[in-house]
Amino acid sequence: MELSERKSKILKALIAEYIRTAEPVGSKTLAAMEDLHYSSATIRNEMSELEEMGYLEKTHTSSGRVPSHKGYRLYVDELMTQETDQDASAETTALMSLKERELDRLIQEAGRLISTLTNYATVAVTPHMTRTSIRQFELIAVDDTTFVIVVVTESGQVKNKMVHTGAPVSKEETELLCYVLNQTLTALPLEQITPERFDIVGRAAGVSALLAPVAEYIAELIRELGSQKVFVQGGSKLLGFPEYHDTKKAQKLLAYMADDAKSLVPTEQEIDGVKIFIGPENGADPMSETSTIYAKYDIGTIGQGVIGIVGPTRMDYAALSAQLSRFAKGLNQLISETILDDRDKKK
Amino acid sequence: MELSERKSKILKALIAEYIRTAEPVGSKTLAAMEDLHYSSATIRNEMSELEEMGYLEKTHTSSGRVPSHKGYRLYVDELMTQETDQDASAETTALMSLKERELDRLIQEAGRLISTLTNYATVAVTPHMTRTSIRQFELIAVDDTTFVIVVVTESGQVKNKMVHTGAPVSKEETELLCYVLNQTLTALPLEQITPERFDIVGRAAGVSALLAPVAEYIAELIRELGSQKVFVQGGSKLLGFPEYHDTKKAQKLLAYMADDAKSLVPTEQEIDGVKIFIGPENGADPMSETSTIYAKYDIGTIGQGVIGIVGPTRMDYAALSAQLSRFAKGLNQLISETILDDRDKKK
DNA sequence: ATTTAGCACTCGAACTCTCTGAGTGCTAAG
DNA sequence: CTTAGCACTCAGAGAGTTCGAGTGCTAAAT
Repeated sequence: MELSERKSKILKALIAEYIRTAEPVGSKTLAAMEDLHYSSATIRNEMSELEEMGYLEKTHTSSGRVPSHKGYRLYVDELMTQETDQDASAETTALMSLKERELDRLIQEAGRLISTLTNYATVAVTPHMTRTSIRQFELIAVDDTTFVIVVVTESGQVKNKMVHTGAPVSKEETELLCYVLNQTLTALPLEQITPERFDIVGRAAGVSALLAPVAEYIAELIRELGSQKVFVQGGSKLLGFPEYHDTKKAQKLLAYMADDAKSLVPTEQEIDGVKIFIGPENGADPMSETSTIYAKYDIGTIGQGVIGIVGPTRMDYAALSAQLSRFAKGLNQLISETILDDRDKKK
Repeated sequence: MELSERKSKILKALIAEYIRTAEPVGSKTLAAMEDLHYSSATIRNEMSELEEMGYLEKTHTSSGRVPSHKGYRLYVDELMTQETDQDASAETTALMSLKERELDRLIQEAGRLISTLTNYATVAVTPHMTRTSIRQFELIAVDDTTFVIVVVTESGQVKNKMVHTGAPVSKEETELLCYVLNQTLTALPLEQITPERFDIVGRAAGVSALLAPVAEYIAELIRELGSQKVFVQGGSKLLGFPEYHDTKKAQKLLAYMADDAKSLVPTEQEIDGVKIFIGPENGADPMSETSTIYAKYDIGTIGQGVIGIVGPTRMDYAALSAQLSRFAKGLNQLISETILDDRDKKK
């Protein structure tokens, strides 16, 4: 059922006011507003109906009203004035400071940045990299039992590890193994790099003492590329909001964010543009009084990550979602400039 | 002036009790204790003198006493019963889960671990690596304008970066540059790798398009090796203590720890075994009601890092310092086994 | 000379009581 | 349908009270 225009107006004004003050809003306050030229009594009647419909709640029998989760949902979906997506000046200037970093660190720093920018807590998830493949292997001999394995991925990440072999490995063996690895495993989707493939490698290159550690590392690497890391930043910011003055609640929330951040963040498929979760929509119990705003960012065409803001349900959804979306766009650009290879860049 | 034996006993019992309960301790409570067979009146007199000497404080005119910072200091220095350094079972089992990681991550995870183990917040600092040098360079061509620089340090860390050159670089140029780099810059103390050295490299290898990005990266790398990273873990744990139920104080502390962790941690030279800082001894104002316990860990003979526990001044110094010291020892061993090259291992 | 018992005194914490005022719901007039 | 008016509700602030843990002092006991 659609709301009358007046009801919408009242609801919108009430939510905006509550977001500003964190105090229950009464009929008089609303009646005094610019756009609402009705008496407090009229507004009371409307509010009473809005409450029946489930958009508002009372904290106790005789006090102003507070938006319910359903009310916030409606506000976010239909009522709130979308801020125009311009003036990204603050964000872009800030983003400049992120230049020249490894992907994981970059994402972590980006989270920290948006946290200081918005004064909310943030979660940042590194991208799911399943669609990438390995571009190149290199084996570097440090001494005859110490080697560094270097793997360059199609997504432009370089990973390495130092390994020790039980027995010395000759230069020829090393080079052969490296050649075979490059021949057999590059340009393959990661899920096709299985133990069986390594049997093939072993047959082609001869089973040197290097093969086992290399296979082990590559398996670990694939696991790492497939898994996503979550960084939480600015948790202490939440303590500044009156809704978290109850230390117990705050602790539960912060502990949850620190330990189970992974289950909190939606997968990138769930997000289209900017996605907002209000209170219980976040799923977990410690988050039931908390809202989150998520946006996606791209790693070229290979993968996508998620970055989000966490705060009380009373948050400035309009401003924050606009800000986050701008930020994510800036991040996209930054990544394509600094991390990715030229091939993925648009000329 | 020395304290009488009875005074010591009383002070020690009071502090232990206060650590347990977080409530001011009165004379009756102490009189009821096993070792203190004096009447409450006697104990009151003694307490009154201890207060005059500055070891105790009253929260208000008529309430039990609370240890002052000076009191804690005395407790830590002389009174507390050192826990025996055995039964490292919990720690060592836990440490097993850390195997096989890059140094930075390992330290970070170690911090997280000791935080869950102790239920306090922790700070962990990666080691100062000035005494290391570069063992080997490698330049890997991905395509004719894309290269990966790999640097292996004497301390067993492998660092890399992908760079793009403006102009194509031939295979011969690349190999020559790599050779010259290995000839001129390896085994040198890091501070001797200056821009002037790179002029020499340039003259020997010819100024290819690769030289500039390589020089830039190496400069960055040296900066990175010289600088220390600080990881804070388990900040939310602090909210569980009654002394941080005041959200404002808690927020200040957490924000300080998140942002200025670096200035908080003492340098490794200041620490000998385990070092305890009580309240204002930490320097910073937000930390004036907080105590910290630090221990050192070694990266072979090359460098040392610091790991520490952060909590209210009322913390179980005896148990925690023993636990931390055990943990640091375990960490030493783990590092020598997994990160370092065999050369640094003791056979 | 200590130690202890006894007692008056202090003062925060907790509890009750009251008052206030913002806000509501209802009714009746506009 | 809107609005003015009014009785009603109830959380929160403030004042007053009680309670009890704890102190400091004094005088008796050891």
